[in-house]
Amino acid sequence: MSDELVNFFKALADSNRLKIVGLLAQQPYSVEELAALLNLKPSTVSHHLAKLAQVGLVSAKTQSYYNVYQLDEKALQSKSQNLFSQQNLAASVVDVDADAYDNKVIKDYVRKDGSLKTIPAQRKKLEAILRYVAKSFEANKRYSEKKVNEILSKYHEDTASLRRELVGSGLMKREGGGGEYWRE
Amino acid sequence: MSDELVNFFKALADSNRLKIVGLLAQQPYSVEELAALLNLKPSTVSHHLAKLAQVGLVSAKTQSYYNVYQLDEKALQSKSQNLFSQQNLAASVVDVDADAYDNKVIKDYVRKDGSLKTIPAQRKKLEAILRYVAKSFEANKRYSEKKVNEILSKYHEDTASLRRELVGSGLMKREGGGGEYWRE
DNA sequence: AATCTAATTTGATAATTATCGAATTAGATT
DNA sequence: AATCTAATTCGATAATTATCAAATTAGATT
Repeated sequence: MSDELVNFFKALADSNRLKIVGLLAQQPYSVEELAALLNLKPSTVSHHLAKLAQVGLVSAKTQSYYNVYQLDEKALQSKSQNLFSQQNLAASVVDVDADAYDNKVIKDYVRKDGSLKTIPAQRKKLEAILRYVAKSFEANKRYSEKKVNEILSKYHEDTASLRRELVGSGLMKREGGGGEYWRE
Repeated sequence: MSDELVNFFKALADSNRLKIVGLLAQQPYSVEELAALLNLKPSTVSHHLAKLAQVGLVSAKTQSYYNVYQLDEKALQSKSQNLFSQQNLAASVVDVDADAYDNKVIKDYVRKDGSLKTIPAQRKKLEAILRYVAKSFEANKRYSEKKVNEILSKYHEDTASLRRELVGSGLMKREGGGGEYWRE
């Protein structure tokens, strides 16, 4: 999971820190100067600068008494270029459970014995249930309509609806005239 | 002042909202689905989506029961392009008081009668004080060294140091051999 | 070496905000 | 028309974080 991206946005999600970036884009400043310009205490500015430094946007050089901070314009440009690249978008999603929605629907509609309380009326939920039901059919194996109904009857008495929706949703195929069904 | 930029960053400065953006980059989702995928309550997701919508990153279409949200990829790209443009950087700084630092230094070093407590040892503060002192000289008018000392004596007894620093910092000029000074 | 000075760190407080549950709303289905 | 359903809004709470004051640190000047 990419904390890096969130931290980058968090670093800039503060009005005073944005002002600091704007000021440092003009010229380097010491902590004390920034504090005076922003009407903040040096300790507060130090805290803000630490957050900006943490994501590599600014860095400090000591000059005599002062700690002079400067903007790393290269980092700023390069980071801003691919903020929303495929990589970053994909990375933000990497730890979400893709099956969470189906599992929730299954949990809501399936009894402990595996049968369905009802057949969902809502499209999205029906599809989740169909994906669940379809797992009872071995991939690429041919089933007679009678056998299909037998299997579906474990889930719900309205086997005709289930069968029709399975085919309609594309989860199962039916041979044109004959009564053969299969899952690909 | 540009709240817009801060709000944009704030909208993305949250791990769950970044995940929402990542998910919507793949396909549109309803609030309910997002809630299940992120393991959050619908009301929380609704709140997040409102923030994203506020900055124009997502929008909703109602489909039957559902409110299906989609990512506005155009807005995403266009906004991310000039996040750190000159305009935005300048805008973030527009309401900072450019004289605040000098004013603070002056407040620290100048007595109510206008005289200096001391001449600052620190470079940056000395320069602020010199800018303050230099205002006592009319621009482009010529002053004899004696007159310069007389004016500077209102600030500090060490008129020689003040005079030397004023010239050294470039705030005042001196004619080569003669004793004439002026401010440009 | 002794003294200054700016910066940082630490601890406390106030403000912001993410999250949830309950109540309400808007729309679709029956 | 009556009933469902998902979404939103509202109110409350917990978690985060911006800010400051005080104490400490690191470095430079004398």
